[in-house]
Amino acid sequence: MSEYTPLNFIEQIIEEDLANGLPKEKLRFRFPPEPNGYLHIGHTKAIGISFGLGEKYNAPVNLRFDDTNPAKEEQEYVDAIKRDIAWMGYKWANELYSSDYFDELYNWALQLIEDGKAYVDSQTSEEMAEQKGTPTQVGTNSPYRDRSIEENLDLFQRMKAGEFPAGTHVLRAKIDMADPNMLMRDPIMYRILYAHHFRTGDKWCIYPMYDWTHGESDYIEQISHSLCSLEFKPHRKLYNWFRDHVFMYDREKSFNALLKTHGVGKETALKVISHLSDLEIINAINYQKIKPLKSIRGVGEKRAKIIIHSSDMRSFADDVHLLINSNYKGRNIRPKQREFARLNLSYTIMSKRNLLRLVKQGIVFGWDDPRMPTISGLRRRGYTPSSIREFIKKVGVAKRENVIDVSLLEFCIREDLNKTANRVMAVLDPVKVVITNYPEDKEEWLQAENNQEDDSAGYREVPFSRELYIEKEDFKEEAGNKFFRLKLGGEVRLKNAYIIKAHNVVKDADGNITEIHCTYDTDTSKKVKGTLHWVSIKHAITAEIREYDRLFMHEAPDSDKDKDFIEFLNPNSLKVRTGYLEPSLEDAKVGERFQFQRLGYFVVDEDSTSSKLIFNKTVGLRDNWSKQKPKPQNNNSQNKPKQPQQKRPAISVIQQLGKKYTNLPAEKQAKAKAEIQQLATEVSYEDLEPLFGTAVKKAGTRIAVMISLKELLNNGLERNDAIDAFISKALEDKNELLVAEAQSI
RNA sequence: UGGCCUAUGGUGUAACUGGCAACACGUCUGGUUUUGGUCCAGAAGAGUCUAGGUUCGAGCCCUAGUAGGCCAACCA
Repeated sequence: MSEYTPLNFIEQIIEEDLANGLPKEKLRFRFPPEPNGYLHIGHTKAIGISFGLGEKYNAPVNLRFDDTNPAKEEQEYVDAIKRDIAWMGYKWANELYSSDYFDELYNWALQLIEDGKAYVDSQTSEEMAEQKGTPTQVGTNSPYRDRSIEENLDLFQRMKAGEFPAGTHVLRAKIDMADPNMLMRDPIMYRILYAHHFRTGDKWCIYPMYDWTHGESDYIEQISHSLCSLEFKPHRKLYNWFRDHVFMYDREKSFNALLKTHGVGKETALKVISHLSDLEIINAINYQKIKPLKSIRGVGEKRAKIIIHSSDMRSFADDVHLLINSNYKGRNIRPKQREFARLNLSYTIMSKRNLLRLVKQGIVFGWDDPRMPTISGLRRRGYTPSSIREFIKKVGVAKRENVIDVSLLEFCIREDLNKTANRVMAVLDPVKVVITNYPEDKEEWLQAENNQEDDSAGYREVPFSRELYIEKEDFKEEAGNKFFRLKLGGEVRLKNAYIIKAHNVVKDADGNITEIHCTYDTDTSKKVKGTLHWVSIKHAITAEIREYDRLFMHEAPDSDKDKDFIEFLNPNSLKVRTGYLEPSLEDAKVGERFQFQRLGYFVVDEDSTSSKLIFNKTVGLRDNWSKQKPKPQNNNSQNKPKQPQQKRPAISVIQQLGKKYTNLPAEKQAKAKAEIQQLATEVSYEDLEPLFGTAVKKAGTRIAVMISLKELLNNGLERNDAIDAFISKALEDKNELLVAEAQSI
């Protein structure tokens, strides 16, 4: 027995389908972005699910651009999306575009019209909206709903030919204006749009809508499982409606041939074409192979034989054989749409529209601004692909709305970088230290370990001299002994160097410390509590350091309907300063990541030039020290306004406690009992009496009631018949705890 | 005057399909440490939204509630 690993609900569905006869080779997935913006952290979940499934089952994953709205889509976005997915380390099987299917879609639309399942409507969008009804109110039929097939065909062809101005006609599916699902109320399939499409140019002036395009693209590509986010759940009904019609048009030849075969009913025929492509059916006929047909559940050996020897199937096979090499498709996969909850990250926005606003209004410097939740932003911020993939893995897949705390993302990047980033020393907020007993012209190059987590990382040398910088924060003239850093009269270790002791300070006219005078000791074996990072002033190089804080100060910036998310912007989301770095950083390359010791992880930004280094702070180190300090309200997730939890009535809490009472270990039972006694003081007899009738088997609840009753009696409640009956009944109970409580009254 | 989806520690997911509620993040102790990092050891924290029911046994099944989300673009 192999060890059981829990599957998420999508994997469970796939395993089930596999168990029910779906061949593993037919598994196929897709990621379908609309090229109207950049990918963000929310998309990484969708990417991770579909591409992850592809990796898990060794199945192809198509990258399909859903480009049916020429007004919003651009090549730039296509390029960015490809770049980001590739950077994440995923490989798509095919790069595809919905627009490649416009012809096939158009032909199916014609078939739908001929079938009486679609019609041209010629009303304004307002009129149609009105007829559509509301979620609680059924719609009414369009006056154009019963146009003749000929008229519909004519109109639709002329729509395509560009004979009508935009907005004058649409093609609608004829379904049901009274369906409780609004999407089924004669949804629009095509609209007229005279816009230049970035791929098809001006070839088309009618464009298919999402619902009509997406599922059919899945079908064309033979996607077995089409995974999307929860808000598409209501679309599933329509998705299936379109899909099943198209499927029948596509397969009517084989379906009809099967139907003609004596002894094969509609149900069996459907089963056969759903399991086997036409090519597979033809092969079974031609080579008299019974197995593929027999293995279909519900077909059986007898029917399989009948089918194989059917003359109608024979002629179907002959008939279609000639077409196989042209464009005749024998698709048998009817894609399945399944929905999962999208990813939400606290303190960030995820809507492409709003992200676009940040870019357009110049609030950030671009889609790849390191404060942006875009993949390109995270990349520039210094996040690694593996950290993001790990994050997605930890987040899981389910169907309930969720908000992931940013701290999880931060954990993932720290975990990754801790193992891989070389350590260096950089001082970002300097104060000067003078080692008074160190010769003025002396300098030493001391050995420093690059990464204690990685033995292969090796060593480098850092220069030491009489004048150094340390962080201002690392010195206090006076401090308690919980302060491990440098203070007057105190000793501290300089990382990779000596132990120093502070003696006195020099201050400017305003009382600011300008120099700390220390002496050093070459005995480094001593035990001292603190270790500081430092740089030699003489040798230090400077760099621009860009430190980022969250972009928004609100936990869910775009959730407030009355306030614009822009109002919640954090004015201090970017802080730029000059840092003093050890000289080994001189030739750091763009994209190289380091740990500035005791500070955090930093990456060389692409704005760097040969004369100017620029670092982005990816994330700080975990910091237990700052927790000690009474932090000045640092918009911490801790101080989020707790929901004003409405207080539950005491009696209902007692019931809840009682429900589990008998299962609790003795210690917790005592605790629960005390709690019940406490709560009983808030309970009136009127609350309690109805519970006397609690089912005999609910011993726990009755015990809780008994405990409460005792409290009430102790507080002066008069005994009555109902109480006596309840107690005497309890005395005869099987449950000893209940009997004991009853006896104690 | 509707339809669909969801409900498990602070957060996110599990619980192998009915068998003592587990894992990760976060929080708190303690230890190691030339990073108040890492690492190691440990702790607290939910009895599974409520009420009924089925069952020897329910987080899981049934019924009724409650709460939250989604659905009325010629967007995707």
